[in-house]
Amino acid sequence: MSIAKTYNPKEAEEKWYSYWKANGFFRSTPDEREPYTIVMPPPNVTGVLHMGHMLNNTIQDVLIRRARMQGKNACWVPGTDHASIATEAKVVAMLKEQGIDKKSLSREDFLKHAWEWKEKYGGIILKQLEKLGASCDWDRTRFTMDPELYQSVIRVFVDLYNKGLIYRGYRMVNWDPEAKTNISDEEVIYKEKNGKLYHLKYQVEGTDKYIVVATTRPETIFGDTAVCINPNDERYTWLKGKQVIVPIVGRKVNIIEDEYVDLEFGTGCLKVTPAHDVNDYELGKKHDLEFVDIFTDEAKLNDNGLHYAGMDRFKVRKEIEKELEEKGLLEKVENYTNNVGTSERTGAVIEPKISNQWFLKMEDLAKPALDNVMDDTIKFHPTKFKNSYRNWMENVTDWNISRQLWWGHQIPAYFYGDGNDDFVVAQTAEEALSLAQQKSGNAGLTLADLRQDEDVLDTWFSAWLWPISVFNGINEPENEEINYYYPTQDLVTAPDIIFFWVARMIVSGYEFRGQLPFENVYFTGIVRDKLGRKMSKSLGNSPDPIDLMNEYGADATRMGMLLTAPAGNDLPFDVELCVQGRNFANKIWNAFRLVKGWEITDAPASESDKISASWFEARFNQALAEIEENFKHYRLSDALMTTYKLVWDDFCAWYLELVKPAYGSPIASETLDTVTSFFQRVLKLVHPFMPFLTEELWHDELFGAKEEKDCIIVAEFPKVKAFEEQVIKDFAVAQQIISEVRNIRNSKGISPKVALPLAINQQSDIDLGQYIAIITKIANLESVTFVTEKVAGATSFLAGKDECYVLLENNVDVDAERERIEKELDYLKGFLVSVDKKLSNERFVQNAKPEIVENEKSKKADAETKIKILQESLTALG
RNA sequence: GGAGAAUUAGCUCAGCUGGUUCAGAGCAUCUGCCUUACAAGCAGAGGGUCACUGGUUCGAAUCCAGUAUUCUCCACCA
Repeated sequence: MSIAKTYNPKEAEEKWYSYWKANGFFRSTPDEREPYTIVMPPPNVTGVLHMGHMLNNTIQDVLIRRARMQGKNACWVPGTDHASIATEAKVVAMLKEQGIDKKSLSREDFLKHAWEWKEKYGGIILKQLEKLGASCDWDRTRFTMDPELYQSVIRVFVDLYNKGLIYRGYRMVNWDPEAKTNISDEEVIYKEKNGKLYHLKYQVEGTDKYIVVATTRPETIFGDTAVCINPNDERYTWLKGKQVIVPIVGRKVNIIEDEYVDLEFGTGCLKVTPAHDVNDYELGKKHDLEFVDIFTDEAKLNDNGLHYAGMDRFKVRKEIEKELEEKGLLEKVENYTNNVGTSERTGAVIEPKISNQWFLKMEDLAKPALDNVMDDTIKFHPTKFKNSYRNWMENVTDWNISRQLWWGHQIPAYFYGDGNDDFVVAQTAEEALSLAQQKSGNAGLTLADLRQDEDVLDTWFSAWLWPISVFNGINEPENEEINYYYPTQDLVTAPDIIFFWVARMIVSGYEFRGQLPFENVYFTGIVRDKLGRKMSKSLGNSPDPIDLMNEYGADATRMGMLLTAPAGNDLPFDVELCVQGRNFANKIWNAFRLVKGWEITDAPASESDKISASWFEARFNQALAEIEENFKHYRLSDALMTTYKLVWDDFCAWYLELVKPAYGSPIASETLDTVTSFFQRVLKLVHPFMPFLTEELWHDELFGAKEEKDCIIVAEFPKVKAFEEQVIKDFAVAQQIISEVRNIRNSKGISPKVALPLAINQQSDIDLGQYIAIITKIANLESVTFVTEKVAGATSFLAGKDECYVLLENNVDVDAERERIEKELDYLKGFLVSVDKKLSNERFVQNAKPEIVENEKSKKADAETKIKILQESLTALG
């Protein structure tokens, strides 16, 4: 029998993933066990796996696997988001390629195409998640537009409307001319752009004077309905009450006064375009100005744009500069950088625009959501995100929830007349009809008279219900599932959607369930490249996680993601991390190969085997306690590192070397049992991080015959047990002796094959005798003797308080030896001085805690002992 | 403009309520080894005024103030 020298991930991954699935290990149904629930942040239905998903879902899988092994009823709900604007944009683009214009389609036909697209490309990402080992309950896969979830959204809308929290308003919104919809403030990304500041001349009516107005958007002069000055601006006192003429347009507009105008900026004169600027809009309302809309939905000039009608806004900007120049109305043009709002989804420059939209009042809803995060009922990891959460929640504005799109949940408002208020809100058209009949007093209305609002709801208006709606808790608030799984335990997500999503889920949790949606929120970092740049398609700096998994294996890639991912920190990703993961997988694989190759004998376990076992037992529990502590604080990379070191250093480098039989010799069956039992426990610790490798090894006959369902994925995770710290401390002295001997070999160029004699002059009260066999074996010693006097002509070292001597033929370098001892003496004396200084300081002795003073005293005694030993050695050297 | 966070070894980060000479880990580097589990490995080593300046304290990487640099979020002035 020969076992491959390196671990081959590919085979194991396919085999075990389907095995787990076939055996239903991912499935969860309510039972008497404690639930542990995670709802997956639903990726866009048309998305493909990127590094962010890889990180996010690896973390969730680690958490869910651990919980499952701890005997909880682990339920990880996967799903996808319909991603209204993003998906619709893709479908529109796809149709365009086929020569189909969205405008030429009916809503119904368009949706048919969209659903086809969804069926074809939707869920690719979920398939990809399987590759990384995601142990989701796939039977629970949800889509935000599934009938149940669709129904939930509609129900919630009606409910909030009836509570008076949803209203329809004619407001200024952020218009995305490319997607031809409005978007919420959160979806506007401000980017610094190089533009120009145009200084335009407005003639003062009835005079030949001009005033100069600075603007970055000269094309908006068609919408100017006032020019505003600061009432305290003495430069312009003469202007008060006058009118000016808008260039090209020829419109006479009033000079208005408002302290909003910054005296310092530009010329101190502000052109006011109430229909196309947020601040001007406010001014317009305040001063009762006319609102002149000058753009079409595609941000081309409309008829108000006179001879520019039909031309794109940016083209107009260029053209109008020429015209103004020609007419002598352009004083100057300066280069200017300013922040321009762009659409998160399409990147198009946002055009402020006034239109009828639906809003959700947030102020009251936000209150419980804010309080329960601030008092840690819901815990954020790391806590620093509480700050920005509070900031946002305290200044929350009404949520614009309508979108001028077709792909999504259509707003359940039905119009029955032409007036702005001639509508009713209801779950079905039938209900709407009877409401409409009542409201209008017209019993003759029929379904045909109703027109449902064309708009759909913001994607986040369905996503915010996710932890509830996946269990159908909106439609059936008392069903068994929602009562069992809700509130969920952990949410793992990126901090950039804290407002879009996390905050709103908390709001909806308290509003619709009266309690928190999850107990903990783990904010992952943002995956960056080595140069610290965000990974993105356009930069081409993002590795494809699928490629990484093909090259290094899923386990190694998972580990690579986690190694550098403390919560909330950005994650500078480097493929070297996957290499480290691969090496680790290989290390475990080879430990297995080693143990697997041992022959067995019936002879009883040796004393040193037992000593080694009791040491590893203690060390294992010590590490496990650390791991638990790390998990408790959601320090996953630390938990992984502790596991890594336990396996590599303690299990492989120490324990296996200790019990490893000499070449050609068999191992005591008793010892082998201990080894395999440790090995299995170690595999369990590793499993949440590296599920495939551990499952593969688990089933080897080395670890005993297994029933079909006896898999590590459902094996019991080790529990923390008390351990003897003294065992670990004592053993550390043996480890130090071994390490010192190796060091001597290294520095003197002595081969590890040459056995050396060691003498120990013991001063400590440790039972060193028990370690003789171990030290002899690992350090390759010829003999170990205990002496009570200095050994002349030997190379010495201190292990704790015990002085050790290695007698080397032809290798006595007295000078080097003296130098070494003197160096150590210097160090110890310095140490002693600092300790003495403290102890002789009365204020220290008085003020410091007693145990700290005690500690200092024992440090002093320790140092004095060591100094004495070293000084004697020095004398002995002559 | 407002708010928050960070600055510790070449890199990425630990270091919790001041107290072991507290300066750590992993990776990378260097030296020596193909030792019969693993060169994807083994053994060993080097490497840091804890950003700077003050202050509080018996005692500061740790607490406070200021300075510098970086990052994030929010707002967005034409």
